[in-house]
Amino acid sequence: MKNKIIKTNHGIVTAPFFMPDATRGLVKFLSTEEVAEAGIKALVVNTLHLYLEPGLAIIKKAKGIHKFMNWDGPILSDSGGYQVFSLIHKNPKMGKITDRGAIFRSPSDGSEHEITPEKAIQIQFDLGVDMMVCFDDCPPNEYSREDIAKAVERTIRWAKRCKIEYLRQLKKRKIPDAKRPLLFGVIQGGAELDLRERCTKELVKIGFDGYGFGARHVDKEGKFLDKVLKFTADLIPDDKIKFALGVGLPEDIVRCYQMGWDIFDCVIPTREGRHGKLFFHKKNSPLLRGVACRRGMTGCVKDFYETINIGNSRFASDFSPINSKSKIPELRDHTKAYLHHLFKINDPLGARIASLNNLEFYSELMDKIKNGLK
RNA sequence: GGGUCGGUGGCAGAGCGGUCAAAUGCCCAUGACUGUAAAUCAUGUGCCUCACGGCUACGAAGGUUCGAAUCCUUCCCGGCCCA
Repeated sequence: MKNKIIKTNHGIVTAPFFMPDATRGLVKFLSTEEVAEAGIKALVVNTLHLYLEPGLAIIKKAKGIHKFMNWDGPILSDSGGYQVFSLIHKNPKMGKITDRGAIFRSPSDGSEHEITPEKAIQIQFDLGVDMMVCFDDCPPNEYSREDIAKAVERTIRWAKRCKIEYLRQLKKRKIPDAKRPLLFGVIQGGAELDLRERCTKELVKIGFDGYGFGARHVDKEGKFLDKVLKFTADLIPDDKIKFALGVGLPEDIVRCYQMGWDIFDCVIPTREGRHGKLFFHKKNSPLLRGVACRRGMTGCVKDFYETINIGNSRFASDFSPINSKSKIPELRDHTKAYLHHLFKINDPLGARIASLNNLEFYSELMDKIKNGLK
């Protein structure tokens, strides 16, 4: 399996790579310098969140999202499809989805907004990102087959509109081909293979730089949808970027990589870090030794990493370094007992250090699988 | 010295005759988190028992009552007010 090279307006990155979610223009609790220090190459921001706050006027004045958040590497913007729909599915009062687009209320002030496929693309151009994502209809996998099928058709229609708007914006903004941002379609279809197939084929007809796996990749019980992920990855042309949106746990990333998925984003390292869970490579990790697990990583997932909850009382007087092997001085020089203390008194420094640790773990994980699982 | 209000679980603080092992919040313990409106959320938290159930508890000691954290008496401790 060849590792793809992705050229963007803000640098070249080699897949596979992991992008932390900087949804609102930041990786929570971290500065962009710290994110880079953890080995992160690219970030994901969210169209919708940035559109609401601080709003496009500010971002335009700042001359784009890169300058605004002081991140010079590649940035991918998620379209906001997932957010609008999870908002509405959680609470139907929060909005309405029609063929035209989605009308929703801002959770922060209740104000009403509409986002259409065209508008989502316009916003992403205004943000000035390197990779953008089509606005999609993203129902939960538990919905009926009929509902999922409807969402697939709508996602396809919307993808066409996104592509048209994308081409229109390129022309209007006089962006040369070499400078154009990449555009990704999103494949829906829940756990129904034939729907995934239909969606993929239709999106490929429209033509995108990459294709994302939409909706969740695990079922209600958190069980990984192996078949669906593999099936879908195989349908996407190999010269296109395969984006596993929202993936995931370390073992899920490894599995997806083996299936052919190239790029990943997830809240896990940062959110769980904020909640006190730290990820570490295991001493005899097959990944650290550069050895691939022949049966697929699923068979030896438990062998390659471990987590701790730093809030557990057993760390109150554990004076070992947080991570003696880290490249980040703070993680080598601070003890677990100190980090435990920071969490106990709920100081943001704890969330920061834990996020840093987990991002470094994810970066190293990506390097290991890049080198070890070819 | 006189008056007055109060003393409840690790802390704060409800309860003011039975449905009270005692609200609620915090602390504490454990868990969850997968295209982030989650620095969040869930569960547990007197003791014994797998459980049914039992035991000990609302400052202390007595008392009233079928029954008291809740009423009465005395004592101890604290706040405030008056001398």
